[in-house]
Amino acid sequence: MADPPVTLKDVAARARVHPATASRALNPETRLLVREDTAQRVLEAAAALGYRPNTVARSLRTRRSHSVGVLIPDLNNPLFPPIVRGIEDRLAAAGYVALIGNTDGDADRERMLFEQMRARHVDGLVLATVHLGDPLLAESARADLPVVLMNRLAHDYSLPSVSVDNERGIRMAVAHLAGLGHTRIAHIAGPQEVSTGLARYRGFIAAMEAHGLTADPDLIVTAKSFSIDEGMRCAQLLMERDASCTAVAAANDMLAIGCYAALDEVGLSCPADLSVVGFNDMPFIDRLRPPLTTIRFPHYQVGTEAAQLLLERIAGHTGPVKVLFLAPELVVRGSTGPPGATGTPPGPGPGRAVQPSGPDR
Amino acid sequence: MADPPVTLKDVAARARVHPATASRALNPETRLLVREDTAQRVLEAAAALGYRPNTVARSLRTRRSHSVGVLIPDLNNPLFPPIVRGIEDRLAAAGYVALIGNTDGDADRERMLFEQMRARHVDGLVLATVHLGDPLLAESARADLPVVLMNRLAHDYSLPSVSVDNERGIRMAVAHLAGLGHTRIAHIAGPQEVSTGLARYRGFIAAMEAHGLTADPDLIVTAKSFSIDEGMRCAQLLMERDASCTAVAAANDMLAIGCYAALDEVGLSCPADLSVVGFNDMPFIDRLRPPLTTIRFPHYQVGTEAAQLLLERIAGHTGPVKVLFLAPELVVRGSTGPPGATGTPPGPGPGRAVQPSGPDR
DNA sequence: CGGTAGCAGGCAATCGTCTGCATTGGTGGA
DNA sequence: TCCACCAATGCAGACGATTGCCTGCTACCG
Repeated sequence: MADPPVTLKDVAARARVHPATASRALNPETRLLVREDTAQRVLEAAAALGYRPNTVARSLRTRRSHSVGVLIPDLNNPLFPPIVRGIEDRLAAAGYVALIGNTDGDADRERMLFEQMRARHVDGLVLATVHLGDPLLAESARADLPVVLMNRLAHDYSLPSVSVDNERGIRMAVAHLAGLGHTRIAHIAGPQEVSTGLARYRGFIAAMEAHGLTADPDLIVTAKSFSIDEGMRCAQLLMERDASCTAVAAANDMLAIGCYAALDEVGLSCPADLSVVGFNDMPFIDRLRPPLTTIRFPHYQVGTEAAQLLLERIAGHTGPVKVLFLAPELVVRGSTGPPGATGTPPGPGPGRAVQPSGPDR
Repeated sequence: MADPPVTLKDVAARARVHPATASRALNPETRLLVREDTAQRVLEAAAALGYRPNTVARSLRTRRSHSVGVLIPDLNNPLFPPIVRGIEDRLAAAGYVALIGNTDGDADRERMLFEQMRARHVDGLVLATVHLGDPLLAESARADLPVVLMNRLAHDYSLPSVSVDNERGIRMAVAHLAGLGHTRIAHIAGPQEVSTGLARYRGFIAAMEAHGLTADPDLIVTAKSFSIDEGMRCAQLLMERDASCTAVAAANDMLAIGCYAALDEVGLSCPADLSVVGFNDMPFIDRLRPPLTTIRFPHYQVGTEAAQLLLERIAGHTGPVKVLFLAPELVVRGSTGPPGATGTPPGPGPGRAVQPSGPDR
């Protein structure tokens, strides 16, 4: 029952031209090589027959698959869907598609997916998973495969990348807490092998110093991964060590959720007993109780920009490597308040907290 | 700098055989046509050269792209990432990849993505977006393109599908509420053009009758989409109409979140003033306050099963069409309680509520 | 009127792999 | 001894589109 697929030859026959001419007429790049009326004739024939170019054959000849690989840790992490959509939408506009690969933070899986992508002849890669000094980078370079990094920086290779200004973001978080009157501020750091974790840790130290506060080593715990479980573990560790901190700046929202869970378990409440700031402003994070104060950055745009950068490299732009930093933004919600404000649960809604100008109350 | 890609011809030359022989030796299906030692020689040559078959050329010849299209409403809806991962993982195990398309519920976008998928010669489609009587189904059938439906049923075509038993799920929700003593139970229905919305609505009516309760038309509102905004609108409508209901069974979790928002706005609390039940058990829904009581089904497995069904059709299995229903499960959390239990905020944590045997308290 | 520039379009090779058919060499049976 | 047959491999033609090169043809200039 399946209609035999209509090929370029069929179109050419109907328009009474050679397939080569039909090809040129159909391709916007080469249309001008063909007389206007001939081109029209071909276009009409194509439309009449419902011609759809065979992308596979085209790819074989042009060595362009019009597809790119996207390696992320896990699609289930709510941070990624908006980014992926950004990538897909920008790519689609250029006639490209994305092949998504989830590494689950496993280097073996990452390598396997990388091989698979290469076998499928992707025209480029967006990597959100590389750790510092990842061998994949060298391999991509050797294969002349364009690569763009997302939320990661590579120190040993100079590669295009898109990420948020992590230092600045965490500085905003610390400034917010210090402004509320907190002095004993803890940090739940992310894994230090990924640039995100490292940059936020460094930013935290710098921000504390800038505010004349001491970054007590006892108040810094490092998570093994950006997960709720790890956030909970670290928060518990903090509470066991010494209860003297009144606020926590977590390296991301997942870790912050872990804090919530740890507080719940011992019957403490946020922000009365402990203020918590996250990082990322994940979707739905504003639906928690209390809604999380966090650092927002434009997820979708990270995706579109990464795709844009990659498309430029694929198109052969050889200019200087672009390293893009997107500006973070502090979103004040209900999870932060002045220290020791027991019994003052904040109302719902994303009311913007006022920066107290002095030590009022 | 790019190494010239190694082709089958290179491998053949190194193994001193004809490319055809090399091809046969490399393909498990045809290996037995080649003498054992020759095959070994080819395999070694391939390994030594780091040969990677060109999937594009293979596809052109065999007319199999080893890729399938997946059309979903929106990757940002947290329901889908786990499902998509299920699909991807199962496909990957069979050497296939998924091309994801987000329709945003827009029929034009859906059609465009469908065309794009066809142009890329996907071997099959997983559709989570079709509405009743979607023309895409007829078109796929005409093109001999295998299709599997997800969370949807088509009444006019008999197609393989995977979905949750919606009627049974909503019945469990109603039974739970009735068991707590609720009699005035409202329903925020989903869009009736999609089978999910329709099935849950019907299930609600049937369940109410089965419990000897009246499904008051005043207590049924239909949302235009499965979104938070619509959930909020519908909940407000319910409260405006008549405050006599003590519980709401929402057609999905997004609508339930909308209820939460509506309650917040007028200062009512859940479950003291209103019990709410959702449907889907989306990721992170257990982190809300109160944690949402909802109907769970195995998202990831929906994905793997759908992929499995599709792979079977692609492989040419022509047996009877399989329609798979996965069993739902009631997850009792903090958003439901006995009617009129004002002043008894439930503690945190996913404690399993006890079914009261009689009207205690 | 001859020469040439330049446009339109045809020809054929190519991308890398698969596969139906032909060819080779060896074996067993009559 | 000859023939038929089988196993193992070579041969060559697709698959469908792109593109460098070449051929006609027209038109313009001197």
